[in-house]
Amino acid sequence: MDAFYASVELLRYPQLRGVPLVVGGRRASAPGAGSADWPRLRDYVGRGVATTASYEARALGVHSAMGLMKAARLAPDAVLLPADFEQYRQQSRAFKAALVAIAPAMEDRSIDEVYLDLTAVPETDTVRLAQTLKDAVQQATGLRCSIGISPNKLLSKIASDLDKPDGLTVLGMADVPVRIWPLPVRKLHGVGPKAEQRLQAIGVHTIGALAATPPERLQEQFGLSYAQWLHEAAHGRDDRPVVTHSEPRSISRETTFERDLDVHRDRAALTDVLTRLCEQLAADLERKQVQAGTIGVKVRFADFQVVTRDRTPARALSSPADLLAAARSCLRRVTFHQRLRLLGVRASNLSPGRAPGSVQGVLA
DNA sequence: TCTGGGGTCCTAGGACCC
DNA sequence: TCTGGGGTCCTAGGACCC
Repeated sequence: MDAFYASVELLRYPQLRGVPLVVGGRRASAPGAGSADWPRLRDYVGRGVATTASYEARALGVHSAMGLMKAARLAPDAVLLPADFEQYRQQSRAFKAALVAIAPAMEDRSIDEVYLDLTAVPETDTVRLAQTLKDAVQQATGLRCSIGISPNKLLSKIASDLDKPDGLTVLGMADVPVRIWPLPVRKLHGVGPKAEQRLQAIGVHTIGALAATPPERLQEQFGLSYAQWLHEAAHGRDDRPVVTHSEPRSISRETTFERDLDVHRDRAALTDVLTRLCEQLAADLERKQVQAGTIGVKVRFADFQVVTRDRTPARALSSPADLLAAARSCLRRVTFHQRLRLLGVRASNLSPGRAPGSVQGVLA
């Protein structure tokens, strides 16, 4: 989906069309100077990042994951709306239902992205099929999307990005040298900032240069398995299937404090936060009907260093009180050498939980 | 006035078992 | 005195993605 959260907001507030719009920040934006009808980026105070920027905001240099204070310097007049995930989830369900009605083999990647296996879809005219999919999404939601069609997921992902917004790109393997090789390595889904940096350090900037790099050279840098993947990816090869069903592996809740907290002086506040996180996590587990085999905590210190501690108790947990007790025992193993910026709780090693309202032990 | 929140997957070492 | 090979599970950290 194109600028998904911002586009959903524009459905609600069509009067904001054409105005730079940023979604992000905390729920209560700081009150405006008094004259403005909409909360503006310049009035935002506090920690937070842009979750989505509309194309008008992107033109001013604002991108997702950018700190809002920095974004405010670039686009002070941009409208800033807090994220409304309920709304986005609803539109997400709507566009996915429209797609799956046409192409049933769907892999759900995220709130705004799917892979479709089109192999068995009757329509054989690729462009006509892509247009049908785009029309279905717009019919269902009023939103535009970008589609990439190719022989595999890796290329389709890149293709979907080549013509945004409202894009439609079809690629075959024969197009790889001309369309893919000139692109920066970062366009490969799986090459992030670290790998990009290391590739640049050995003089590899484009996917084409990566394709031309001897695999042994890559292996020196990255180890066998990542080197092999890089080599295959640079040639546009990817044999991963479209996975139509998967179970969640972990569920977590975390929060960044408005100001860094001291373990001793802010003890009460930290206890409140931890309790609330465990309550939220317990509710998430209940909703998903799972129990936590392993529970863990995450702490981010003022200098951004992150530590995690986790524990696998003898039996799976699900109640807020049990989660809290387990989280506390994990936290006892952390050395607090500086102030805390973030605290999080995570459930993993998930197993099917008991049905709501059932009494534990009745069937045992 | 830097830098959210929710995920997945991989690696590596150690405990433990046969 | 020297010291296997194979396996699983747990923990911690890190890269990456949306």
